[in-house]
Amino acid sequence: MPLATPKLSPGEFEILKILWKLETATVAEVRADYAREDAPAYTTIMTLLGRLVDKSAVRVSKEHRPFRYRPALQRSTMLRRRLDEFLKTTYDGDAGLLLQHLLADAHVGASEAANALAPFSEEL
Amino acid sequence: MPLATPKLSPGEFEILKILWKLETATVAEVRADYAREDAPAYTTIMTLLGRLVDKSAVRVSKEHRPFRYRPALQRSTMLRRRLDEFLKTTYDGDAGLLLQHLLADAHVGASEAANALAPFSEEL
DNA sequence: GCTCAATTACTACAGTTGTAGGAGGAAAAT
DNA sequence: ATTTTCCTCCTACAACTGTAGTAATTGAGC
Repeated sequence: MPLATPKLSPGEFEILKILWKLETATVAEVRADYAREDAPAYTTIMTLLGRLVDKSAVRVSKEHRPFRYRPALQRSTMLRRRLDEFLKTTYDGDAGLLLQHLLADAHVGASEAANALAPFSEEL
Repeated sequence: MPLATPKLSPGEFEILKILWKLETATVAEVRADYAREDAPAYTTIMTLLGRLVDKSAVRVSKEHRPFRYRPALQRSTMLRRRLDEFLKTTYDGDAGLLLQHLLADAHVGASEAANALAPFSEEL
């Protein structure tokens, strides 16, 4: 297989989220995006970025000096894969139950639900 | 706070799933529930069970000799908490997007969706 | 060219996780 | 009672994670 979903640690994923937001960034830029308080050390970010590159989740351009990092996958793609994984592992594939919980626990409001369901209206 | 959601590793969660299924079980029984092939060593299961107990996710009764283990939380409770966590970390709380992906990727069929949505029919 | 500040590379280290072996105690069979 | 077997306890260890320090390098300004 090409490259399944690189399995990322929470810390790595956090960095990737910032990269999606900034589209492309240097270590310093990633760091600056942390909520002022809890920003990890510069080198810590470097370490994580390095690991992300190793896992092919991020690509780096070394042409200019402060290297620039960018995500290797679209956010949507990654989210879907993670959802897939989550559904399989935690819910044993029972999407219906997940849906129930999602709606029942008011994570999603009625209007949001209706909106998301719109494309399916004919089927229902 | 009392005890948030004990953060479980994948391996630990796997064991817990078996316990929910069997309701209560000994190490040997847990082990027997694995698909014949990939059952971990007896002591490996013990280790995981021990860690689950440490994390208060499982309770053990040492009254009779082969100790009996049982989940400390209901499956539903745990699933909801994990969903919550997943939603927050991976989807940044955007339940609408999660819902979209769930429906769009055909994880849920139209009928299942309708079923889950039934309780909300008046709101929609 | 030399020096300094920014940036990167390498190293470290403790905690968690997956995996399991070996020692020792208890219960069952003889 | 003694042996055998089951079960539990303790220990181990490599890989992965979070976190970051130190060393080396490089581009910029003097």
